[in-house]
Amino acid sequence: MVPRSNPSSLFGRRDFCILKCQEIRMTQTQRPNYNPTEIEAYWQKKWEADGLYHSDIDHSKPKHYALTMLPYPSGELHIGHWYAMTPSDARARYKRMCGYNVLFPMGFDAFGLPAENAAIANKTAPARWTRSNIEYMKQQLKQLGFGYDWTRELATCDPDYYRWEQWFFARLYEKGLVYKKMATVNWDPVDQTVLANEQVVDGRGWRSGALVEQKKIPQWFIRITDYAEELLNDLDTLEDWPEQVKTMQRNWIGKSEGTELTFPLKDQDGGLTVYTTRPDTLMGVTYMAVAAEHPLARKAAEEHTDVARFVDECRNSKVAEADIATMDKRGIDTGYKAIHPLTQEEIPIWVANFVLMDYGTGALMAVPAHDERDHEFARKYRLPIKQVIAAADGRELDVQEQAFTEKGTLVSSGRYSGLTSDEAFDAIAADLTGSGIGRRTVNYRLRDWGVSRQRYWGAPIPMMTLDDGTEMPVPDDQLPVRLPEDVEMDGVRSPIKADPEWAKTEYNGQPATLETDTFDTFMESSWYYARFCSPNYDKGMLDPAAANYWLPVDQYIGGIEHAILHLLYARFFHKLLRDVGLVTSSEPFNRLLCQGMVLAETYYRTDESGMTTWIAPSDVTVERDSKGHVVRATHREDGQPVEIGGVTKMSKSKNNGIDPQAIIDQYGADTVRLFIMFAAPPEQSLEWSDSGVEGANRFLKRLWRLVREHTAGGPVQAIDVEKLNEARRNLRRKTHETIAKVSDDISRRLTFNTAIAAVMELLNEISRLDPVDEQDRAVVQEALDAAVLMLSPITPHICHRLWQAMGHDQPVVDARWPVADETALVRSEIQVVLQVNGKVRGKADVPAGISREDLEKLALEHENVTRFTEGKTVRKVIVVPGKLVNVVAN
RNA sequence: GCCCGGGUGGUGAAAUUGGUAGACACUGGGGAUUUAAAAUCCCCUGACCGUUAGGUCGUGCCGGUUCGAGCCCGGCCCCGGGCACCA
Repeated sequence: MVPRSNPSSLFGRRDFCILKCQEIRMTQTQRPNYNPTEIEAYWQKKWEADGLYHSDIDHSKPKHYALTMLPYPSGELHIGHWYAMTPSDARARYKRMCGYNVLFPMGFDAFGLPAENAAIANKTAPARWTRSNIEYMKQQLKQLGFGYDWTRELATCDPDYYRWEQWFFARLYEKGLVYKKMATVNWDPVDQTVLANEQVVDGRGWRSGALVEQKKIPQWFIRITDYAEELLNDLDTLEDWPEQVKTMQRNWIGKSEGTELTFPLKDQDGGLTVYTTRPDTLMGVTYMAVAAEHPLARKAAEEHTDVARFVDECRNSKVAEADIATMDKRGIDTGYKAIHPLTQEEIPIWVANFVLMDYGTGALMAVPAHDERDHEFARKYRLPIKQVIAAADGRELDVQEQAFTEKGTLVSSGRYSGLTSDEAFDAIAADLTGSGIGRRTVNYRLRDWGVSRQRYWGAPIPMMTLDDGTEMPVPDDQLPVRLPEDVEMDGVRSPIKADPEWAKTEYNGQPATLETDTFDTFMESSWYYARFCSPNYDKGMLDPAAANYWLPVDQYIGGIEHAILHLLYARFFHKLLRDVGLVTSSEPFNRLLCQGMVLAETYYRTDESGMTTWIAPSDVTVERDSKGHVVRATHREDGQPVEIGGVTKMSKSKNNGIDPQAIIDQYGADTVRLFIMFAAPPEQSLEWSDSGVEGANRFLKRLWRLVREHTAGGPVQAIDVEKLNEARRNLRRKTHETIAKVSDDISRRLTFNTAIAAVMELLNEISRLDPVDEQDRAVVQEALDAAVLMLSPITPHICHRLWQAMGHDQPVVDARWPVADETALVRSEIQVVLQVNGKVRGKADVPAGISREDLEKLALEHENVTRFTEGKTVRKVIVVPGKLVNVVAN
């Protein structure tokens, strides 16, 4: 989860300097300047000591469960983590101010491949590396002032956590939802080990450099396809999920309705079964294609050496779907023939590298005239292309040149000619069913979830094999199956596979062998949100009372890269939890926000040998011309020019990462939080900008000063609405307009950037009013109170301090969120836009309640309008009440 | 390749339901304050034409719908995410 940076070293850390509270309190009162370092350290310590963010079940309040996708402990916190966590924290604080009982937990997605790699590189154990990273990252998270309930912290590598995952897997096994089958992996023939896709670079193992092969090994699967229909249908209930994510999931599940039919084979028993979504094109079949692993391909390989060679070559292709889809389409004729079920024609059967064994039946009927892929293959191997669908609009088609993939009207299709594609679908499907060679089927693109990994750093799969060959789950009283943590990694074999003793166990006195594969780490991240409700519960996987009080999660925030896999697996797991009786809801996440990535400018130099060196943005000086265009960039050390490489995702390899610690030290957490939230809405990618950070800091200093100047004048009176002059009324209106806008932005739209902009506007208005009497100060007090409250979810430390300075006792996070006063919003005049032929020609201030007729009359007589309508005839006048008038004239 | 997004000034962005394109900031320029600097405050800052008033153009490209399009429709180009063993 949150896979943003590479595993990084443990070095270069600073120790924390905890200041004594009393000393800070003194300096704060004596020195009114904004000093974020002191304020933040003081309040963070106090919040922790007071247990301010601890939450428990409280039926007297509505609950709100806020959650950020849990981070992978890669070494240190980076801006990607801040970017995900800051809006989460702001929302949690906002909800608390609105009177909710808020749960906001944090933990670590601790199993995974990077820990193994780091362990090898640093000659340590994955567990040590991981736990040390967690400790460091936790300190950094605390420094940013996130209001996590740390009493609920969990790490997925803790036996107390994965123990229940193992227990749950056994329940799924009992329910028949777990099975074992052969499945393909990347095999490194030199290291004799399974490689992750990431470990295959240009078709070769990343350490050995050997050509990777496909290999089939037995693996455990969970029947997610049993839930395909529900996973698809329930997307419709997720009203507060981004449409984009739901669409991606729908496409991933990929429900299609089609026909399965069997072509008899010439001179052979049995038949070739295919699945097609386009039975209407059946008369256009000119060849068949099977996957290299298909039994028919294997059989042909035994008989023909060239087929055998081709099938063998296919084993060298990568397993990833993207690689299969983009590689050259190649194939070979098996020499076998199928018989067309309707025409009795002989059809050649080919082996093709683009046919997926895992989808449908591993074989397809090719209709090159009406399918792009089949067309490309047919052209390459000069196979016939036969048109059987004509365009519905009757236009001429040349299917020899290009496939026509739309639906249309059947031609050259015997008795089906003249039918539309949809009619033919039904007719052909019915005929195939009638003659017993086919049937209508529903097919899903979704495949069952293979959870076996041949790696060490994961939760052991709790299965064992008895001496008589019986496979069974490890009994509950022997759980957890513990992963040994004090191990040495050799980079090739998992320590639990290398140690012959580890797997030895027994069952009722009978010797047994433990499974040495571990779970896919998506298993742990599929239910952590539920465990957070009762993280220390030791009588079961979940405490039902806690789970059903807090679940589902009300607001879930994380990267868009998790739109399909993690979110689909977690939805699946939740339904499994429900069906085992542990939760009552059907979906885990009510509302979802998916975020963009963090980007930064890159700079580089290329030396004579062509080696590119990436230079950190902090080491580069950028010169601009008077228009702000970048003229050149130079290295700070030698003053020589560097190349500008464009804006890309922050990464170690491009050396454009930002060190969070240095920025917090310089400006404080509030400034960083404000910058992150102001730079862009959270769905968009975030572009780092040093000057933007300075701007955020400037704004906070300005807020600090305005409050200090105001409070220096002592206590204020209550506002007397009757006595307000126009300037005061205007500021009050601005205050309440801002409250309405910010509330909507934070609660409904999640656009913190526009919320902050609105508060900035309010502050600009406050600065413009020069308070001369007590009523002025009363209106300013109201405006500043509102500004501090509204900014407090985003910049909690400074606002906490200023809220006290404004004369309030309770922590700002327990203050009530302001509510807009409708009476303050009333306007007597509004501005309308006057257009002629859609172009803005003038503006007019009119009474707020002006009638449509009066507005039209006013527009037609307005000097700026008549200037452009003179000599023309007015054809039409469009009036949008309260907004604009458009006069159409020619 | 397939699925899903995105493209608006020098820069980050705003425009919420088809109705004033560029709010709010950053950068840059000018000014005030200061012995000086920092900090702070004020003014200008899409392009072009124009002394002003004002005008013309402008939201990746081409076309369409509409009184009116950044927003809707069709066709492209470019960038990003995912593609099942990175998390």
